[in-house]
Amino acid sequence: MNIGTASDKSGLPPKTIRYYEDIGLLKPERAENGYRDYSMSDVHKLRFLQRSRGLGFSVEECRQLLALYVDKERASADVKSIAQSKLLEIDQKILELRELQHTLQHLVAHCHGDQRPDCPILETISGEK
Amino acid sequence: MNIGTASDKSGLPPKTIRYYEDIGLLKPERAENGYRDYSMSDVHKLRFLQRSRGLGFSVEECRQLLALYVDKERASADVKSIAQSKLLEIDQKILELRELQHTLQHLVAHCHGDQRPDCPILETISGEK
DNA sequence: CTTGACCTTCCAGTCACTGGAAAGATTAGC
DNA sequence: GCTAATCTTTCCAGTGACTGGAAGGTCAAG
Repeated sequence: MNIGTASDKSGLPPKTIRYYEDIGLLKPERAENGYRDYSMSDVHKLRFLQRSRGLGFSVEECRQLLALYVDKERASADVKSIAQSKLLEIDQKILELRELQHTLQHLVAHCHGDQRPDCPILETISGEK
Repeated sequence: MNIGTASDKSGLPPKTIRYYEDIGLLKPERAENGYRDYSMSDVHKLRFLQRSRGLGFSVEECRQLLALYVDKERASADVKSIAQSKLLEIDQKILELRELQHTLQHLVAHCHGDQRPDCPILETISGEK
């Protein structure tokens, strides 16, 4: 099947699919006219990439996960450790964002937001207070 | 003062300071030997940038905030609206990350993580289940 | 036979830096 | 005064994960 169909079935834009090929994530056949020709197996891989990227894994992590996915002899421990470290990163990111949220909420609450030139937000960022 | 000193005082690496100059965020004087020469006012701006970047504002948002910071006639309403929209983005990002966290927690909890080849995480990502 | 949709490659741009090379300036120690 | 180390300069290239666009080839419909 052509790249447009593979795009529809996988949920990834054609540009992204070609990019994934560029960086060596999959290598579809070529038809006689030079068009890429995707098998169902390719589409499964593309869907796999689409979902794992959506779960926040980096492309390099997806490459590892895909290798494990393809490897029928893999140990599930390998996959679990990748997922666990990603989970730690997500926990950390949430904590950082919550701090940011608190700081900004505080700043916004104390800014009267009118036409006067003084502004507690800028004063805090600049270190005046 | 030289860029190294400005770097120490602002907490920004010299590379970043030059980059900020490239994109027009500030223009320090030049000494006779061609070295950049930072005033205290420049250092204040650099600290301002360091803090506002740390608060999650994009460089373009920082450019706006810096302009408002320098403009003594600004309305604090302008600053407040930038901060509020950033706050909305942060709220949204936290929600998305929490969903991710839940999904991954669920997957990790159901993966036995041993040497057997089957793995609920991969099965879910691939859409097998 | 022409139109339009699809496909190809290649080049460039995004964002916010970061690394490194090559060369000139300054400073510290001897 | 010499040398070595440190600092500074510019410029070019790379990161991650695409995305946009140009120029051209292919294909199916009417």
